[in-house]
Amino acid sequence: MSVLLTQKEKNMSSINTDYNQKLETLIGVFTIDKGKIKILLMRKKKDPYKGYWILPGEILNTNETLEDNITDVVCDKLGLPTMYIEQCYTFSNLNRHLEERVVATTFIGLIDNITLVLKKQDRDDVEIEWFDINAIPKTGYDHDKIINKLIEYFKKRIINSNILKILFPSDFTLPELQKIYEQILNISIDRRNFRKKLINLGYVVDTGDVNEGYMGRPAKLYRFSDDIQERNLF
Amino acid sequence: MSVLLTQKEKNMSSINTDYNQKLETLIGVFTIDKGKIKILLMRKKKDPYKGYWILPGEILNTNETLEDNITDVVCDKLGLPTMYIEQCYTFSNLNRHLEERVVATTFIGLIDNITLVLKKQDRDDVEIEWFDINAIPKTGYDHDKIINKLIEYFKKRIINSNILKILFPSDFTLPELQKIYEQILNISIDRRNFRKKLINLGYVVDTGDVNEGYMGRPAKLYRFSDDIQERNLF
DNA sequence: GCAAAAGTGTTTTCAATACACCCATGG
DNA sequence: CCATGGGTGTATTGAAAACACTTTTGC
Repeated sequence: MSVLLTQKEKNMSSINTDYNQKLETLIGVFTIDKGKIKILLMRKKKDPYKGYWILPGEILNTNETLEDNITDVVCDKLGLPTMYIEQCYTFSNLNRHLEERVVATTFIGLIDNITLVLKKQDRDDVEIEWFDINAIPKTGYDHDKIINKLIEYFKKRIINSNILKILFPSDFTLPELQKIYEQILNISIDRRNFRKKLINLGYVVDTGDVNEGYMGRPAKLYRFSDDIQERNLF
Repeated sequence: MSVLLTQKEKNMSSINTDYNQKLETLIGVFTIDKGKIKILLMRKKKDPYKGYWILPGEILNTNETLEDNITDVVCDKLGLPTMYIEQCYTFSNLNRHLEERVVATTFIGLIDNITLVLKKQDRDDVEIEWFDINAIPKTGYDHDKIINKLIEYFKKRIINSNILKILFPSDFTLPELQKIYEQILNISIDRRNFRKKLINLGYVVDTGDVNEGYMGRPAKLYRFSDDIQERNLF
């Protein structure tokens, strides 16, 4: 505990009308692109931390929920379509911002690459970029710490069959999916056993199409079955 | 989205100096007592919601983190020793409180029954009571909804071997542990298979003592092994 | 024809499941 | 002695793990 006030003193200070602290939202939007896990960051245009990269987000207004706020951020600031969002963790360290006390509630958002390519719009007012989660650039505020926590949270969640289905809505190859598992769990999986698991247990079905135009033998394309139970597959 | 302001209007309103919203903490302290899962609630002494039961918590001061704050609540308001705490979810519905906007960050706390009995102190300034999670009394504010979410969160977490070890530090019987699983997962488990799993996989060890004084054959007492890997056991 | 990447089948191991009888205590 | 609740062993099933060669394409 960093505070040495008694309970009575604290009660008094909480009656203080100068209640100078704000709430902000921050979102880590994740996607998977060519077997790489990527997160969307935004470049700060003004001081403090001008030129540094930060998580998109916004100060919370008194007339909206955190979820409404972050949905607006996704739409207005990032120009992205509605996506799957989960609340993650609320950070309240005292020195997060320089001037004032700001508490941050964080989210992860998931968007599949196909939807992304279709809906992506270039905006000249904000500079946003996808970064491989293993190559995060120089970040402002405490966003480095927060990004790491969001990545950890994302890694835990992606093992879940329902989350995978969001990120791979259709027409993916099994080697592609396998590479994601191998990255996240930091293991290597036998190709035959991996296929057996996903196909025999009924999680994925063959679409009949193949993935041509790459080197080597074309891979079959799969999609997740319509009705799969939510489960951690590894 | 419940807000129809444009981005520009929202930016303006967030510059407004009358930033009238507060943050509070709320904690659901859980324990297991004679095979029943219980949560600690506090009776409200003043209006609004006088006489109703609520989760312990406190308005966040500007000079403390959420975690410091909730640690103080546990110590000062509840008179309980330091316990394992996890942050859970932040609730930001607009109508949570009647007079002003208050956002709540919630926590779960875990305390084992042995520690609890040793350290429990009767306080006359607050009325606190343990309730079976299947018999929650009439609650104030939106705490009913929050309590349900905390119970769900707790149920998901308790399946984890490390969490169980916190709640059962030593000298528990296997039938006792089994009953918890059966309640939470709402299934019935074969006694022999349950024992086999926990003993053969090395999660628990026989202490050599037995649990005398109850009806029927005395049950052997077990404790979790010193070095168990974190895993969902069911 | 060769390099690159994907597809395939069998055996072994180990945990999960199903199932019925005996044992220790209190009253 | 009987009611209550706890302890024990075996056989079956099914998924996980280990393992090497063949197939399809681009160049």
